[in-house]
Amino acid sequence: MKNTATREKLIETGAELIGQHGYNATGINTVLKTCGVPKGSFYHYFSSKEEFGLAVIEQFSDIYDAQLAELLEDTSTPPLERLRRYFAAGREHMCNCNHTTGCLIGNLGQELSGQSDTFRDALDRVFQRWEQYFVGCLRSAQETGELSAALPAEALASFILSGWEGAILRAKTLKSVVPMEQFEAILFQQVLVPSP
Amino acid sequence: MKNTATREKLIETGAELIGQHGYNATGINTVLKTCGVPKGSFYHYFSSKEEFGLAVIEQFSDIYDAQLAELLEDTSTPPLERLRRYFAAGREHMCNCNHTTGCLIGNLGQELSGQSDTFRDALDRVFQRWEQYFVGCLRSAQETGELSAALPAEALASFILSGWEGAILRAKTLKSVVPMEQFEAILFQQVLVPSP
DNA sequence: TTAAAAATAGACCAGTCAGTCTAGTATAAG
DNA sequence: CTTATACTAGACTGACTGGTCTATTTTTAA
Repeated sequence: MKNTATREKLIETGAELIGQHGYNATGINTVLKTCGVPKGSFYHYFSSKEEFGLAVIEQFSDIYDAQLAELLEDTSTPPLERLRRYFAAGREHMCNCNHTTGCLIGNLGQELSGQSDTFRDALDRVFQRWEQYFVGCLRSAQETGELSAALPAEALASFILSGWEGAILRAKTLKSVVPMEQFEAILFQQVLVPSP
Repeated sequence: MKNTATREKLIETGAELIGQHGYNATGINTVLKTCGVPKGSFYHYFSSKEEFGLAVIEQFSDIYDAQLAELLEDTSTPPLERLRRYFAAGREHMCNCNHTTGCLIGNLGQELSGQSDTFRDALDRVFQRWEQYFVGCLRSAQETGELSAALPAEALASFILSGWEGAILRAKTLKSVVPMEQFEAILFQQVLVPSP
């Protein structure tokens, strides 16, 4: 029998604490105390803290991918409007966490990509998958004519992901979603525009 | 007499190690061993690791401000060309550090702004000063007519800083400056344009 | 020359870290 | 019922953490 409930509880608690305090600042003992799981169970499911961290990333990314698919592939909504909703959801999340957590993948990317190639690879794969969702949505926008086809969708997707992650960082240090709003405003006014 | 040489050596070594591995992952003992300073000296100059971290931020920001002033207020160069040079310098730095360090302030912003309000304030002040350099440069560009006056310079500066910091993050996880190049390309093609 | 202040030196401390180890319990298959 | 496996339980370990403490050396000022 596989009791995945305990494993999932560990990952869920880990995601929350790592999201709030980062990977290095989150001790295994803190995770265990928070969710009331003994250490023996932890090392039964994970061979090391690194493997645990990778599992947290993987689970987070799975959930997030599903949300991205639901928002950005919703064919009942015009493509650029889907993007607007994605940004709105991000701002809402930022407010809900009191501007502290931001984006787990972005946080870990900053903290760990210089520390461990294993983490860097895992995080980069997540980013690249996100970019593909943007690419799909932008291509749709180009097909409907909402968006000029002059700019390659891949380059735009990279631009949007970079800008959005940076805006989240600024929102964290400023404790305000204004940078996220400003990014969105200029993006839609100057970049995501139809052919002239 | 104030022997600032030892203090500066500590800060310099600290900036390097914290830039590479982050604040929490950099131990005081490692800093001391790296630059050959005994612990007694460290706590003679700094009352805690946090005060040390703040000193590292302050010194880094002073140096960086001087570089920004030199690049972005160089009146012998057209304003938008100054920005181009700033981006080029950033890319060069990113290559020199093998895509590991990136931006110290951005790194610490992600890692510490949820952990300590003191750090968050200090880092936010640095970011806001950087934005002011952009504002000045963009205003000059609007005066020369290189840049449309339709968009407020403050909003553009926030947009640029967010986007650039995000591009640095992506460059770190991707181990490539391509995201930085793509950000710059689209920025100059779509956003930093003259009046139509 | 001397006394105070600045700085160096590193042994040491309590607490925490990731990880190990042994023991016990629950569950399933034979 | 028996036995192997999955899982729980937490005491324990050695390394390392930020920080303290006392002693000594160097520098400055009187």
